[in-house]
Amino acid sequence: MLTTLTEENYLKAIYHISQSTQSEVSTNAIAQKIDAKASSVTDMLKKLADKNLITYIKYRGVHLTEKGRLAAVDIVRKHRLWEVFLVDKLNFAWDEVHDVAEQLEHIKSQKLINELDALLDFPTHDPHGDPIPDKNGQIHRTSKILLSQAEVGKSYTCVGVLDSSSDFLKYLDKHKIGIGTSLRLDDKEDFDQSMNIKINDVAIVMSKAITNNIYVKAHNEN
Amino acid sequence: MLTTLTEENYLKAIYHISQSTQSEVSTNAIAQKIDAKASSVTDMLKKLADKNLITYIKYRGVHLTEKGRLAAVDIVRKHRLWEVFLVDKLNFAWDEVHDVAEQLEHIKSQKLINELDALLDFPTHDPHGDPIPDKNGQIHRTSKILLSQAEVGKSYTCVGVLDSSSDFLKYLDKHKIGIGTSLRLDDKEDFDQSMNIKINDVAIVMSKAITNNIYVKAHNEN
DNA sequence: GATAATTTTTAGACTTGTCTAAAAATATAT
DNA sequence: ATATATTTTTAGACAAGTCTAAAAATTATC
Repeated sequence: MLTTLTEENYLKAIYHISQSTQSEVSTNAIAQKIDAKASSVTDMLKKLADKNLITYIKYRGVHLTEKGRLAAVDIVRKHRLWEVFLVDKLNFAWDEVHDVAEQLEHIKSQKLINELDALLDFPTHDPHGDPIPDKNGQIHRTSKILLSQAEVGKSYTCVGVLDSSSDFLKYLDKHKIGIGTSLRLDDKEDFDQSMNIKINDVAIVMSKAITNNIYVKAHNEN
Repeated sequence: MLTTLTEENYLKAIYHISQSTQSEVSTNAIAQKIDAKASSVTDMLKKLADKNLITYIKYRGVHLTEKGRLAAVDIVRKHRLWEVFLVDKLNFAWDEVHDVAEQLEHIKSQKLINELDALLDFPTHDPHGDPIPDKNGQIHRTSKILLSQAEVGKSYTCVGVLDSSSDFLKYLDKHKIGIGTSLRLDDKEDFDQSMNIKINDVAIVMSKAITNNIYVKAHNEN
C-alpha cells in the first residue's frame, strides 16, 4: 500500500511528537507541527487509521501501529541520510540541510537509499548528531545528557543538538563547536546556571538557554 | 512564481514534443505523453497560458514562451544531472535511472543542483548521451547521425541512443555497446537494411530497428 | 457536580488535477 | 462542397487535502 507525501509528513510528525511525549499524540499537537488546522488533522487521522498506520480513538489521540512506526522511521532514515549527503558531499552547512532533506526524504527507491548509504560509508548519525535508523528500523541510541546536566570539573564530547534552528547552529559555528568537539565544564553559576566552559583552551560562558540544547557524552565512559 | 510538480511535467512534455516536431504541440500529443485525457490537458494549458509559460490558441496547439522554455530546460538539466549521479556515484545501470530521476528532477534547491554539478565534475552528457543544458539553459549540441544513416566502410563512435527503453538498453549491454564504444560498418543489406557491424573485432548483425535507435559520430570528424 | 473553558469533531465549502460525456471546431474523403 | 471522421473544448462530477464555522466531547474550575 502506497503512502502519499502528505501521509508521510503526518506519520513523521506523529513519530517525532511521540518520541518526546511518550504517550498519546493529540490532534492539536499534530496540527501545530504540520502547520494545519485541527479539523484537517482529524480528517487525515481517519485516513491513516483506515490504512492501519495508527490507532485512533475519537477525542483520545493517536498511537502509531508497528506498521506506522516502520513507515515513519523509514522517512526519518531517508531524511538523515540525505542530510549527511548534503553536508559530506555537497558542502552544505549544517543549518542549510533541513529544507532540502524534507523534499528528498520522499523520493521512492529502495536501491537509491541503499546505495546512498554505501556511498556515505554507512553513517550512524546525521550532521546534528541524531541517530540514523538502520534498514530494519532499529535505532542505535547512544547515552547522552544535556550539557546543562553536566558535572563541574568533568570533560565531555559534544554528540548532538536539541535545537537545530539556524540561529542556534550559527552560534555554535561561531564558537567553533560541532559534533565531536571536546569541552570541559570548569564552573557553574548557582544563580542563573550559566556555565564556564573551556573549548580548545578558550574559556567561554554559556547561558542555560545554550547548555539546554547541547547533548554531550562524558569522557572515559561507554 | 512557483511551478507545481504537475505543471513542470507538462512543460517538460511540451518541450520534448516540440524538440522532435519543430512546430505547434497538439493537445493529443501532450495527452499521450503525460498519459492523461485530452480534456485534462486542455485545462492545464489554460493554466500554463495564464502564467505566461506557453502561448495557447484554442484548437491550434501550443508553443513554449521563453519563460516556459527556460523552466522546461531547467527540469531537463536537473533530470540529466541526477541520471549521471545515479550511474556514476550510486552504481545504477543506465536502464534503471529514469524513474528515480523523474522524481529527483522536481527537488527545489539551486544550491543543490550547482553542488551536484560540481560533484559530478560538470558533465556535458547524461548516461544515454543526451546533452545536459548549462545553468543558462544553453544546450551544446554535438553533430550526430543515426547508425542507420552511416556509410559502409567507415568507423564511428556511439554517442547516444534514441530509444532509451529498458529492453533496448539491455540489448546494448548484452553486446557490450555503450556511449563511447567504437564500431565499424562493414556491410549493409539492401533488402532489409540490416547492417554488419564490427565491435572490438566481433562481427554482429543489426536490424534496421536497432540501427535506427543508435546515434553515432564519424571518426576523424569534428 | 454544575458551569466554563478548551479540545476535538462534524458539516459544508474550496482548490488542484483528474475524469466522462457531450458539444464544437477542424480535418478528411468522397 | 457536403458528409464523415477526428481533434479539441466545455460542462459537470469526483478525490485529495485544506479551510471556516458550528456542534460535541472532554477537561478544568468553582
